[in-house]
Amino acid sequence: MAQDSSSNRPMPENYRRDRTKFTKEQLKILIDTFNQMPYPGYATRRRLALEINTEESRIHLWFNNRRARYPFRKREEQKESLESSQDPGQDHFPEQIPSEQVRQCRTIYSRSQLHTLIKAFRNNPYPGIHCREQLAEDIGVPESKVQTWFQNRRSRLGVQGKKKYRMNPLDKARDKTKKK
DNA sequence: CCTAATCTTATCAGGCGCGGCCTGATAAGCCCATTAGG
Repeated sequence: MAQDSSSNRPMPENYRRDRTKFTKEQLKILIDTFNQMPYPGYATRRRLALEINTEESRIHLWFNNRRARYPFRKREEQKESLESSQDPGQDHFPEQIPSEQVRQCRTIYSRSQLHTLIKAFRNNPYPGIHCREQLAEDIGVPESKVQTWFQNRRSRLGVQGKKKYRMNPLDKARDKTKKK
């Protein structure tokens, strides 16, 4: 409040991805899974995604947010309880099957893919959802990979200026044109 | 208001090639990150 929310709010639509709306049934499955397994590996997330007909990246995000909001019990506590009552063969979570793929395969970007990404990054280190999707299509990888790539890149290049979350996209555009 | 989407930062881990670097993937966020859409 007391913000200039009324003055300039053309607010470029689609800067953010459209908000996902999970159905009751989907939520039930997600919550049930979470209660048994708050840290599902990649294979499990994919299976879940298929089961409730959504994308793996949405599942991944949902679990991240859920863990942040419902800190069930921390890993340390899990570890401690494991050590004190040595439970043979029982890992943290029952369904963390060793043979299952836990991490997503590391993406190996080709030279040309990297070239495209770097060029886009120079142009705008904070691409909106449409831009990321276009990039993803151009280089033939999922959008979530593009997002991860930008996050890592910003972090490692120490992109400054957005300490407090991102700035208004309009300001960003203005900033860009001013600079050159 | 609730919560999905986004962000930064720190850390794990695969690939390359043989010690340690580069970088993609993952998790936390602390008086429990911030922002914003329905």
